[in-house]
Amino acid sequence: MSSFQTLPGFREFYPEDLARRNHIFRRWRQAAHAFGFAEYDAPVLEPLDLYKAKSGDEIEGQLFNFTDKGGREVALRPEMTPTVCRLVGAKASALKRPIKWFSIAEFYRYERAQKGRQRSFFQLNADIFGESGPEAEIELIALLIQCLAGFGLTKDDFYVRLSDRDLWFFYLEALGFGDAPARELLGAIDKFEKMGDDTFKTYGEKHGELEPGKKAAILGFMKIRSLDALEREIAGLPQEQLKARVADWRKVLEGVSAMGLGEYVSVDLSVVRGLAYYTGFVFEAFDRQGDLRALAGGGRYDTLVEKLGGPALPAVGFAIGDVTTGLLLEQRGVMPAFVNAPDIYCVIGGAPERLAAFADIHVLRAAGRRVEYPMKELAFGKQFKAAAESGAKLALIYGGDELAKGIVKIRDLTERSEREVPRDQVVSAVRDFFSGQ
RNA sequence: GCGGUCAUAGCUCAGUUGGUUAGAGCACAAGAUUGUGAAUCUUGGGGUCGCGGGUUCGAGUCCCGUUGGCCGCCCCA
Repeated sequence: MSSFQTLPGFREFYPEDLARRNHIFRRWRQAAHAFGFAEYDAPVLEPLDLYKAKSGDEIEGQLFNFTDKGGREVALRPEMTPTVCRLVGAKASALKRPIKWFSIAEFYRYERAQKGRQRSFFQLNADIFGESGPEAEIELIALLIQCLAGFGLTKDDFYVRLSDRDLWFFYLEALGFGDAPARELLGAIDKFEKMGDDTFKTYGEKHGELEPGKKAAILGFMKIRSLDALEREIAGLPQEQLKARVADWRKVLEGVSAMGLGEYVSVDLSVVRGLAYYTGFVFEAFDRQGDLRALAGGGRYDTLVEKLGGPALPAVGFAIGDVTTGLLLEQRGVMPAFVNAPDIYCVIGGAPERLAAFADIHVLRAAGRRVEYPMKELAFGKQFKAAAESGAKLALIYGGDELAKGIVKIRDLTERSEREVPRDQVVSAVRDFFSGQ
């Protein structure tokens, strides 16, 4: 056992693990491409201030940060959003709208690892810039669903909870709350699912006890699970803004329903999402059984590009992580078994036969066939066993008898049948075999 | 940062009130087997019992510490 251990929360990817990871990335990338998103990448190491500007000084405790040899305060990226805001902000005037971008990248957070959470993890980030209407939300929610449905998961496996910070602010305003108490309440609402009634304690200490009538109204608003119920709830309220928001809600829900995804999305105003830079719709994906952490999360952040030094540019985005997604795929049995099988295994007699085989092996490999052969001289019996175990479809047999006759035996390892072909026709015979598959 | 729990071969685990040189299955490798398939048999490599200290004539086993894994709390962009 090595005395050098991996750092806590970091994973090593042996071939089998990497095959699983690549499978996840491949499906994500397929989905993003199908939706017309362009892929980008950016530095892993960023100035520390980039994250402080977005999230405040207290973020430093959760970062892998240090001073580099040039005296710069730097951090391994904990998320993509500030970076992509900078990229887009710098070239905003030259980019065709809407800007639809995605990336698959590794992130680092200095937190205690637990189920579904590591210190290093991968995320797909997808964002739309330059579109202020709910059409962007429709596109991203549909993409998020496809990023999970692409594995064969269905509406019985996961769902997306949709909420709206603007709607909450307008509603709380209608109940008579000012801006600061409203923000405090959103924090409390976010934690209600976990903490229950205690979550309003801090609010009570800061802004005075919550009136029972208002509290009941807030709890009732959180329990709304349909657009109809939402419309009934706000019908008597005077705020025009509320009605405009509900019109946007109708657009989003009609849009995803028209795509056939209605059953994946549920109205759920108990979702608020932690940090305060979200400005409108927010959404999170969860497994239906509810025993995993969130699969994905996102929302609208219309002020962030400008806050980070760019032009005013509306934006919506989400991120989906590899750790929880992988757990869900394993749990539902939709993670394929990855067999690392060659197309062809060569059975080779001795030294002269090996050189003859090499000629064909390289031609086949150059044509893209995956070909393997034993590195050392092995008894024929062993070689046939190895050929069968390798998972190859074909075996090419280069024995002394065959070469003396100017032929090579091609064995179909599935059918267990053999035929002889002249040596100069091996490559075309192999091509014919695989084109017929 | 806090709490619970665990740590013996690559993997899954056994290991008696503390007692000889720490075991099994699987996996890996070699042979039986120099011309045809996942079998069988034989053999082999592989361990600082996570690490450090203590108690003891003697510690994988008991005690303390520490590191790491898992689970949870805080946090979750």
